[in-house]
Amino acid sequence: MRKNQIRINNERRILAAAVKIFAGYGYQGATMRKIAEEAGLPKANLHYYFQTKEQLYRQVLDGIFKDWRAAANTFDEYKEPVEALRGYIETKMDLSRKRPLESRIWAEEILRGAPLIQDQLEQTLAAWLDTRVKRITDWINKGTIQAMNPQILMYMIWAVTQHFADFESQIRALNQQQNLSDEQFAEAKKQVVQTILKGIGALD
Amino acid sequence: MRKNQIRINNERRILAAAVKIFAGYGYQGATMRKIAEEAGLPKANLHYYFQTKEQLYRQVLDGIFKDWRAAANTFDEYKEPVEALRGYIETKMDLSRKRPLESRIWAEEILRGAPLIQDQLEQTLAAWLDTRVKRITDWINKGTIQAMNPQILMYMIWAVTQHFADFESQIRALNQQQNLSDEQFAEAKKQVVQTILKGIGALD
DNA sequence: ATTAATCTTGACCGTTCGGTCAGGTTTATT
DNA sequence: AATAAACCTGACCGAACGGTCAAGATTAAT
Repeated sequence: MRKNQIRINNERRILAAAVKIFAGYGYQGATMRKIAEEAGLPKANLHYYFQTKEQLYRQVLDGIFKDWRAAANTFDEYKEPVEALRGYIETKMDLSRKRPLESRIWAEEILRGAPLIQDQLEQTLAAWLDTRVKRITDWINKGTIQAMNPQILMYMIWAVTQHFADFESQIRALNQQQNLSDEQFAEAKKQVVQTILKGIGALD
Repeated sequence: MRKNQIRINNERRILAAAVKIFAGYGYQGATMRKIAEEAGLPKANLHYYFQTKEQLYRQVLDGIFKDWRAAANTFDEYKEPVEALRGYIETKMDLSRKRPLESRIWAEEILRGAPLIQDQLEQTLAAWLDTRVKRITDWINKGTIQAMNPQILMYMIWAVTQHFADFESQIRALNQQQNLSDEQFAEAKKQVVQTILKGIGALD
């Protein structure tokens, strides 16, 4: 084994367990005991790798934010609104499908007033949003899409795409107690793209 | 004072405090001590009116569900899709604006897997959704709006309208650390209605 | 082979949690 | 005025929390 292979392995195990427990119980409801049990390690061992519960939680949030930024780049891969927005919406939908736990942790953090990620929101996210607002404004000025507030468009996209992760238990309750199948999810993705693109006058 | 005026007053005070604290800290993060302090009553007094924390929480959720059902009726006040959907979306937006705390409590409950409200979701909400799906299907069959999955349309409406309450702290961070003004919120409401109605082919 | 560094863990600690209760006070009933 | 019912509350309880620590086990470096 390489030098810090043990550390690398254990930190990964603990972080994976932490994601599950934080998503399932919230920050306050999650306990170091539950995370330790999920990871299959004694509780004291968690504190060896992560000094405090808050520090562990921060690292979980950092990982989520990193994923979010990767997905956000999709927005810039295409020049025209239809392709750019379709790509971005689809990527966000896929992220909700593949990583619902992370989405729920993020949502709970914001629900509670974003006590630990306010800086990231005000700095990184705000800057990212600003440049995309400018791109959308360009589209509007060129007449490719209709006049609107680009910021509100982004809120709508975030709201809808993340809803499929954050409100999964409600959707399940309304779908004969079954999670959306791959086919149902694909249909939802298509309809979300279609409705938003058409709604801003980029289609038809 | 009438017979149980004291009880009525105190229960109302405690419930109002509970809404604030549950919304601000989540179910687990909220403590009976904080709620008592917010209500200006000794903690033991809370347990006189509500035996347990869970029972108090359940009553809060019941109140929220009652509000939700009242708003839901708007859907049936008009016959045609444009008016019915506009009315419903606007009512939901107004509810998010006027009662964001309640929306956040509801969201957190669903985020955690809806442990206490699954019955309401599977019974009342599912039944409500079913009949509205039928109405939307009628509109589709008449050609008033384009073909789509009505259920997904409802998810989109819920997602967007509730986003303005649930993600208020994120929106604030992206709006120069200011909550949306009345003017900004009115603009958002208008754009949400416009985008969705146009997106399903009910406008233009 | 020896030493140093890293990792592991059961037992323990102070604090805070939801909840209880006995005994006193206030309000309603007669 | 007397009795009953409802309301109030400081002090307390066992349980669970995040976190600590000393002592031992394992791994890496020499």
